[in-house]
Amino acid sequence: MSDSAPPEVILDHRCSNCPVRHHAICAVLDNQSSHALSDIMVHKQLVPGQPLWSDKDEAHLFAIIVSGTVKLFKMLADGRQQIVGLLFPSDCLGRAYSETQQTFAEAVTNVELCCFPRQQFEHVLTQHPELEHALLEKTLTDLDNAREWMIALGRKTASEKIASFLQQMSRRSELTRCPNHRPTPDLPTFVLPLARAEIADYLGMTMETVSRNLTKLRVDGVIRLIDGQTVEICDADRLASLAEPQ
Amino acid sequence: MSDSAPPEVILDHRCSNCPVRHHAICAVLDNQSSHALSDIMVHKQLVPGQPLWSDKDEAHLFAIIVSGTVKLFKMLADGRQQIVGLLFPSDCLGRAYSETQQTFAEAVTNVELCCFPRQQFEHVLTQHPELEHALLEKTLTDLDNAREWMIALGRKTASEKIASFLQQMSRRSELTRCPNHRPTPDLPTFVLPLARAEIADYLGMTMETVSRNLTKLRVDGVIRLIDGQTVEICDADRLASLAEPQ
DNA sequence: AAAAGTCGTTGATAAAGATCAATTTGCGGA
DNA sequence: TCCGCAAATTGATCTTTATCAACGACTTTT
Repeated sequence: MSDSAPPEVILDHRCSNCPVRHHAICAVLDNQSSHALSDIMVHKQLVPGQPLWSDKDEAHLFAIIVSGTVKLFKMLADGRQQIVGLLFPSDCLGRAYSETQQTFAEAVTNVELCCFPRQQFEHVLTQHPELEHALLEKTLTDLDNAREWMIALGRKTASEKIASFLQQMSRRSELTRCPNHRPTPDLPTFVLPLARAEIADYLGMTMETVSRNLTKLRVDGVIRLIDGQTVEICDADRLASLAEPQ
Repeated sequence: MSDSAPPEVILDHRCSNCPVRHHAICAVLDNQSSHALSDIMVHKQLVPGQPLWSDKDEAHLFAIIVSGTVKLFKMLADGRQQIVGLLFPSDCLGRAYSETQQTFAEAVTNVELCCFPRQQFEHVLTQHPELEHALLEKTLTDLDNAREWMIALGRKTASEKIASFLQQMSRRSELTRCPNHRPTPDLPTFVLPLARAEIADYLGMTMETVSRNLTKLRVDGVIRLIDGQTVEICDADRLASLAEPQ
C-alpha cells in the first residue's frame, strides 16, 4: 500500500543531509541563508491516510515533502471527491499568503515532511527574493500541470485518462529512480501510490471504470500488473498513442 | 457577441490613465518604478476570435488585459478543445519564465492589451521583488481557481456545471460593474462573453447539452435569457443550490 | 429582398460510463 | 493455517450525455 520506507525516527535533520536538498525550492538559498529556514524547521512523519488539514482550515503550515506522496483534494457536500494535486518528494505543500487551505490534504503513503510555520516561512520569503522566485517558478509549473490535467478531465475518454495517468506516473517514477542504479534492458516499472478508488477520484470517474480499463490494457499487452499496485509498461509507444490519439 | 467597446484608437496610454491601474499587478510599483514598465510597454487591440498564440509557440509576450475577455485553451490532435482559463481586465496574460506557451490564447471579445516583451518584463521582475511578489499572489489565485474548476470538470453533472458557470460569470460581472452606477433593486444581469460552443469547451461537454440545460433553468424560472447572451439571475439561491447540492 | 451563413434550439437515438450486485483476491491477525 | 475484512474485479442493467439530424432565428452578402 506504500512505496516509502516505514516511519523510522530519523535523527539527523540537517539540511546538508536532506535527500531533496537539490530539488526543492530551498536549494536556491546559500548555506548562510538556509539557516533562516532550518531555524524554524520541524520534521513530521505521517502514516497512510493520515489527514493534514481540511478545506476550511486555517493555513498554519507550509512544508516541503521529503519522502512519500500527499494528495490534495476537494469535496462536494454529498461526498463526491476530486483529487486536484498529487505531491511528491521536493514538492511544496501548503498555500503561502492565504489564511485558508481551500483543499483537503492527506498522506497517501508514509510521508516525511520538513515543516515551517506559514507566517514565519512567509517572513523568510520576503527577506529572500531568490526563494520567492523559486516558489513562483514552482507555482507556475503547478499551474501548467493543473491545466494539462483539465483537458484530461474535460475532454478525454476513460481509456485515454487511464493511459495518460500511467504515463504520468511512469514519468514521475523515472525522476525518483536512482540514475546510476538502473538495470538497463528491463521495462519501466513503478508502484502506483494510489488505490483504485483514489485513481478514480483523480481521473473523475468510478473505481469500476478504472479497474475495467486497467484490465483492458493488461489483456491487450500494453501493461503488466505484477501485483495490484506494481505496473510494468510493456509498450510505451502504444500507451502514448492511447493517451493522445493521432 | 462582444461586451467591450468597439476597437477605437486610444491615444493616451499613460499608466495614470489606465482603467485597471489599481487592480493589476503593476499597482504595487510606485510612480518612479512604474517607468521601468511603461518604458517597454506597447498597446495592442484585438478583435473577437483573433488568435494570440498557439501551444507550441515561443513565449515572447507578457501582457495585462485592459479590457475584454481572452480564453486560454488546449487542444487534442483530433480537435477536441478545453478552455483552461478565462482572463478578464487586470489579469495577466502570458507565461513568465518559460520559453513556450503551452496553451492557445485567443480574444473572445474586443480586447485591449498592455504588452511587454517577456524577457524585458522578467528583467523588471527581478529588479522589483514587490512586482514579483504580486505576480506570485496572482499565480497562486489562478492555481486556486484552476483547482476549483477541476472538481467541476471531474465530478459535477451537466446541470451543476452550468449553474456553477453562471454563478461564476455573475460574480465576475459584479466586479466589473461600476459600483456607484447600480440601479439597486433589479436582479443581477450580465452578458455571457462566450458563445454556446465555447461554454461547452469550458465545461467539458457539448453545445447541445449546454443549450438544453440553459433552457431548463429558464423554464424553471431560475434565469431569464434576455437575448441569447444576456442572462438575468432570477433566483440566486436556487442557482447556488443547483451549483453545489446540499 | 432573396440567399447563404452562422448560431442556437430541439428531437431521436446511440454509446459511454455509472450504478447495483456478486464474486474473487490479497492480507493481517487469531 | 484459517478466518475475516477490505480492495479489486467482473457482470448486468440503467442513466446521462454524446451524436446525428432537422429546423428556426438572425446576420451578412449580393
